Amino acid sequence: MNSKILPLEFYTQGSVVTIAKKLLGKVLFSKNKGIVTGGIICETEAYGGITDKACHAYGGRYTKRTETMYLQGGVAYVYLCYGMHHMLNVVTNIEGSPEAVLIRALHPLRGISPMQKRRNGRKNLTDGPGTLCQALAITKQENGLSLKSKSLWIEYRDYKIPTKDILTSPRIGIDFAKEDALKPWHFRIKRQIITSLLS
DNA sequence: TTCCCGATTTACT
DNA sequence: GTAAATCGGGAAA
Repeated sequence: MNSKILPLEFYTQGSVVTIAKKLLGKVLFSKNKGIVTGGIICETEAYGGITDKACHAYGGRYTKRTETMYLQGGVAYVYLCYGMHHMLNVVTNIEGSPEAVLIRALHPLRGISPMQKRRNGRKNLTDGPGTLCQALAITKQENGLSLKSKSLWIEYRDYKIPTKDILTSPRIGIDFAKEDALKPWHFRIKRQIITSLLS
């Protein structure tokens, strides 16, 4: 199957919502200590810059943590949540526009065994934003890293996920964002479609 | 410097 | 279904 690394233009063209949907079906890889792990992106969420109350950069907030989101699209924004879980985001848009897509779930493809080890033998390897970061060994070390680097990258394949196979719903765990919590910016691939991608 | 709380996961009642 | 784990960011003082 044909497979190539996504060009950086992918991350700077179109709205963050559009890019969040286009990332579905792409394949995320990480390389840590020589071990390559990765999987198909199945679930994403868009975080839309300074007007989105759920976004860390809401209101133009610019701090040590959020400065990564202000970089040009095509880098990783990784931060620690609840003091124990890392969250991986893909920064989008041009420099100065703080938008990002949270990667919430993958379908494991490569490096199953090391991922199982990192997950301490648990059955769920890559379902959940904190979970997949643990499986792929992604930490704040990767914050600001290019998505075309040797240790972190995203590939596209010769298929495309049609709109009818994308489920849309409100984002998760952001009740604090009030009315913005209702925005349907959570996207995921229909379960049965994923298995057909593997054939 | 203090204090509150989070884009979650897991174990347990 | 509920609660604990755990710590750094961000706002206020």
